[in-house]
Amino acid sequence: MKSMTDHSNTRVVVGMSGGVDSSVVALLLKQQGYDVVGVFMKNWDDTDENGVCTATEDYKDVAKVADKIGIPYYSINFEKEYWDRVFTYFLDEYKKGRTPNPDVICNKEIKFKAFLDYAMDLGADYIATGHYARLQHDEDGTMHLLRGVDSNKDQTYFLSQLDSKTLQKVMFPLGEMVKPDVRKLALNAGLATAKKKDSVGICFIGEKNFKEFLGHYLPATPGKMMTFDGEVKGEHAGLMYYTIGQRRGLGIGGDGEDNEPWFVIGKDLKKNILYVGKGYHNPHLYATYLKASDLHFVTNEDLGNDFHVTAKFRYRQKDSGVTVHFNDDHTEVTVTFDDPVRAITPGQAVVFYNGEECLGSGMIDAAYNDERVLQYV
RNA sequence: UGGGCUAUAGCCAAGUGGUAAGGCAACGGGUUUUGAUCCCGUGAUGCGCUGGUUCGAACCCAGCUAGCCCAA
Repeated sequence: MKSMTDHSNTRVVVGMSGGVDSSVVALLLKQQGYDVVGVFMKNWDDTDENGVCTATEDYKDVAKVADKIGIPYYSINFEKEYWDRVFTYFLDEYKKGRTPNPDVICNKEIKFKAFLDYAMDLGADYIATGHYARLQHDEDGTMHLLRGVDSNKDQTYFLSQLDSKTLQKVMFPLGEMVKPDVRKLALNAGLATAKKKDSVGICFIGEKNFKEFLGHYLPATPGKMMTFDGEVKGEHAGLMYYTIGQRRGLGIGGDGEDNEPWFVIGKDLKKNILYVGKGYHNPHLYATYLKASDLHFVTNEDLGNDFHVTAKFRYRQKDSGVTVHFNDDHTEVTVTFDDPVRAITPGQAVVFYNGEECLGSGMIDAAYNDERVLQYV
């Protein structure tokens, strides 16, 4: 199904990770007649003692796919940029006891900034990535970000801090597609990455042990693990290793009452205490509103000072109805929930949606249950 | 040094003569561009120790050990 339009003068630089999704993006654009260039981004050096580096392996896959499709390909190193703009943020957040979301920042600072600039220097008209998200433009060129059709893979959560101006130079060819179909296309085209397992997790940590990894960069201070009633339940390895609502890794067993599992319900940075509570539905995990800053919206549309939309507080969580209220200078929002929400975690993004459209997001600073601050005592 | 009670996997805990439930933790896997949540799977040839009764005992009996409680 070739397009009738002649795209041969439109150059698209595809960010190729060495996975199936971006491979298929390159394939589709090439089939549509675009002037396609594949570029592999190296953001982290994870070369191990044996000289093995996943980035090198991934680049080999990019090469195979590019050769198969018949497009030129390059590699660009953004280790410095990634370290300065993403990794330092990542560590700073952990130092503050928060749970950062490096992928949101990586998209904002690297993939859709450093990489975009680089692509433009290569004479690109657009860049394209394998994200599951859709774009729609108004008459005046304003770009709207829409959820991917495959609701199971929708990645607008991670793209929520991009703006319309940036998105004008972006293409998401997989936005209308469903993952299984992407696999089929790759298979039919004989792409080397067709059966490659989806990559998950924070890219730079790879297969290493998370605690060990973080311990290399930040000092861990063990301390007490206790309930809000003051009962000591055990020791924690360092507050940074835990996130709100977390269950595994606490090592607390049955208590002879109901044997409900234990969850992290709060942290006290000053006293270095990790608060734990029993039961998935522990009331201390439920918040009625939150405050967020570092706000970014895709368009300049005036939403008013108060508006009702839906929101996600973690990736792949189902939407919740919320009312957003801006403070006076619009640097902070108070987000009130229609119904209490479990495990709101500072450092994560609160992403706003109006139906299919992703409006933007902010970074969660604190959660509250009525007037009581949760989690940070 | 009198009396009573308890002793089952890391933690709780069913089971009272017929061949070891369950939960929590831990571990493994699945889902997932946040190592979180969620879902699935895995545990004792053995029930404090030593003998005894019995076709057969974690369950009955005796002794021992440990802990708890009440008396002194």
